[in-house]
Amino acid sequence: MNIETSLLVEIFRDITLPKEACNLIAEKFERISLKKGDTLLHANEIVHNQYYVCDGCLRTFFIDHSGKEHTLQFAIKDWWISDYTAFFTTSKAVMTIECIQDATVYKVSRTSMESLYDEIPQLETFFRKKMEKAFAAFQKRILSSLSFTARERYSSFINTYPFIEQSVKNYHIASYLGITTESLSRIRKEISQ
Amino acid sequence: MNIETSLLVEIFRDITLPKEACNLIAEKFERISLKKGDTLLHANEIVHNQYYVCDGCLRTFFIDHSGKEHTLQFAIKDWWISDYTAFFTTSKAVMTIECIQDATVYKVSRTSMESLYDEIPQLETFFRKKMEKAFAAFQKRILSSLSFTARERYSSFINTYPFIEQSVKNYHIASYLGITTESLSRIRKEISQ
DNA sequence: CAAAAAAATTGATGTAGGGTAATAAAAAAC
DNA sequence: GTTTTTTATTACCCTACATCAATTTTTTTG
Repeated sequence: MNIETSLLVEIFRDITLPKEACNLIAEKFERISLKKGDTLLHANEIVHNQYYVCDGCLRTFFIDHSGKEHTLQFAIKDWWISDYTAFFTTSKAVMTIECIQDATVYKVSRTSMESLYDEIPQLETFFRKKMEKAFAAFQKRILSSLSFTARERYSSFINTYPFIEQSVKNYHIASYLGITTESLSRIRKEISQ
Repeated sequence: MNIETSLLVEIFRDITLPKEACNLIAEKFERISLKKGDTLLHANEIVHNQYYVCDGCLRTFFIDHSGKEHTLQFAIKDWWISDYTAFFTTSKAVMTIECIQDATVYKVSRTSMESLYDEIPQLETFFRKKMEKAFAAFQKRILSSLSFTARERYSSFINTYPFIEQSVKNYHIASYLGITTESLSRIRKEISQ
């Protein structure tokens, strides 16, 4: 068994899994330990897996044609992370997943997911609901990039994700907000006064 | 029956539905005809429904504190539209859905969806996959807003959605790209030269 | 705890795109 | 088909944020 039942119960606490379901799931998960700075997924690799974050902090980022990094998302305890666009179609990653605080994650492949969906319909519902929340968060982010100033986006970020703010560098936050680290610094100064 | 089987077959052409499933679905759908300018959903209303666009063109937009409109998405033939963030939790819309070209849509409620998911598991898979695509599109849009200039976003938009470009006004496109109609005009001039 | 490296701040200046207003072109209404 | 309304363009000036270049602060390493 690759993951303890107690952890599975925690991951899927929104649904009640029969014991056999737990066993089915357990054998599909694999534990990975990561050090700060490790790369869990490189851009251009085929994406076979998604990861459940047990502890630590990771981020997915995109490197544009000029070499600049843009953070799409952070993930801390109890979040799932992958390059989902590529994961859903088992195609090449456009993003990189980097560990920014020593982390423990559990890996599960798309193939495993599909077979688990077949065998445990509750699981498909579980992930559909996760998906709905992630979709809503992305919608909110798009609207916020359309209608908020950099300062408003920063305030909204630290209010929405106070725990993430503590785990990441300012330049990570800047690259998430779509501004430079210098601009973020000026915004922080303004707010503190 | 509120929707013809032939149309259902078209909507769900990715999956093969048994006849009884078709009947179950058919009775949950309701046809709505819309004129240009009609509002299908007002901000602040509880969102009970999503809509399948049969023909015509609609958009969802958000009005910010200064009264400016920001287009989240357009929908043409064979797209689904709603304020999904609110739809998923049956809560209040933050956005408005407006018809921008005379349209025919089919309405289906969240409650109907949930009961259909129970009765027709293929349907949950169908919508999960739709969801995955929509999620990927949103991800692409966020990365594009982080890393592209207004001009690049415009080029990318007209390449990705040539059919939408034909159905909407330039100021709709501007509000989707996050720029003013004046800036879009300048960009168009630049490109045409 | 001293030295080196990484991260954050500050200042000076540049620029993409915004705001306002006037005009032109296209579409709708009569 | 002429008038009215809506949409798009252009010109001028402005602002939020970027870029570049030091400098300071914080963190890491030996």
